[in-house]
Amino acid sequence: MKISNIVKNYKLAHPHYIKLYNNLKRQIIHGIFSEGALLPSENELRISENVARSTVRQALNELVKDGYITKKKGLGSIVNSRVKSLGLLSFKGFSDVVGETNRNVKTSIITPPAIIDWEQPFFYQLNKKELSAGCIYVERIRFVNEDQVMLEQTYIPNINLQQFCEQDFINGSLFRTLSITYHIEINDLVQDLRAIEADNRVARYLNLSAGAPVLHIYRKYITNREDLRIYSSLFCNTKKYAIGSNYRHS
Amino acid sequence: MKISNIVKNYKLAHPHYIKLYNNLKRQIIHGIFSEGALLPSENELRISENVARSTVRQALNELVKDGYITKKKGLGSIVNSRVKSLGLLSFKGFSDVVGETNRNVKTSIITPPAIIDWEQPFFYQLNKKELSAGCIYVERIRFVNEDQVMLEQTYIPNINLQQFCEQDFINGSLFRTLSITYHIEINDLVQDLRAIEADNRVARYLNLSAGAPVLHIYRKYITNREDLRIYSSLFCNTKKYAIGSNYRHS
DNA sequence: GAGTGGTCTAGACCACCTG
DNA sequence: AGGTGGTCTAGACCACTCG
Repeated sequence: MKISNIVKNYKLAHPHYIKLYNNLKRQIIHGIFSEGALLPSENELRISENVARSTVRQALNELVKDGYITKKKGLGSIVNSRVKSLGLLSFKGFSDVVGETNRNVKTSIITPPAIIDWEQPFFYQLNKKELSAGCIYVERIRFVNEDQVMLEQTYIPNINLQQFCEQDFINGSLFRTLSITYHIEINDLVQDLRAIEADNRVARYLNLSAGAPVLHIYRKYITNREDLRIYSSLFCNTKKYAIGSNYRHS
Repeated sequence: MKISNIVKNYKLAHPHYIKLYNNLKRQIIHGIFSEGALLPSENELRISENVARSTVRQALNELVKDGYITKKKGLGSIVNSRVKSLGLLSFKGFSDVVGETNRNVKTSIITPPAIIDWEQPFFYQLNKKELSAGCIYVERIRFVNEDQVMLEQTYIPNINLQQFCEQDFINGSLFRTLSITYHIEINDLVQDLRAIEADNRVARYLNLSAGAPVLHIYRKYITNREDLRIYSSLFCNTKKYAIGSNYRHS
């Protein structure tokens, strides 16, 4: 029990509920509280953290807001299976993009992660730190039921990502690897959508004829690391599978 | 002052904070608290509603969550200019769709609201009530800086929408009219995106050549009326203006 | 300095779920 | 019946904004 909690001394860098929120979030991300499990009850946390119950509730409500847990009256706080999509063309798992999940989804890597120079000009404005750090580039194709549906080019500034190019992705997922190995979480997404004609290369990879309409998306992912943004350029074959997106409001 | 508040009697249909939330929301929507204005302070609401301050705060935090107000420490609760986009290709105001707001945006109605039979098959599954009610159909073109950027076809089941076809839209906005006149709010959105080739009609309205790539979007809007869904089919000319979308997390 | 929202305490009763 | 989260009270000190 900390004296700082007895004395009314909560003018610290972060309020207590934020600390508790971060503690619980970290334990969820690292699997210490596993999917579907119950968090300690509000009463237990109140005692172990030596705070009022409303402070515990504030922390838990932040976790609900961020999609880490679901609260059930009379039961407890349940750890969600994954952080929910932020609502748009899910960027946590590709399988969500095509809507239903019972489809056979595969990914094949065309260009394994490697450090390259940034393309100039780049499709979003880069800052000096990003430019000088260099760029990790990956190019992948996504399949649904043996059909090529998406060509994905990802650009990551090489900032504090030791051994990124030397390892395999966890479960084949880039974003899962970033989350677990580097504690990088996606907080926000900016994107621009266009309908364009496929050039020869894109057409070949997506099994289309050159000039066929293709949905093109530029993306900028904002992460919990102040200086780290991740960029993607996506080409989607929407002939057979539309790009679905549904937002769940509150 | 109600006796029911003195006695601990909060097992009513809706908890007090929800009632207060709804009251304030209604007053914001109807312009009784206008854009940029300050709501009564938490302390004033505590007294006028005869509740604890934490109950007031709960109501206000819901309004923040829904984008109706912004709280500023030391200042107060400020009414937002509009309900924020739910994150994707804003469906509250078209001007958000093209990103910046300082562009010259216009709308022209091709087919004024009129009752028609539903197209069969329709692009989303309709239920019996929708089918038997008939359909209000509107077709509009959106301009940005004199360029045609979007052809929008909207389908609304004719359920409790008296005189809808006889009136003009408030500020030219369909959704604003639905909100103010009929108290219909959009809660959720499902959509499917495709890149297609423009047919002759679409090409003509969007000032493109036939066969040019066009971004096509089917939309289903979920509203606060249990039985009312609104449907749209959008054709976007993305030659000059990409469809922007940014999600603001938490 | 007066007022605002942010954080927090130490209680209470309620509706709900599970054994 | 006992425990859970949901709602609520009546206080308190804090950091911030404004006149």
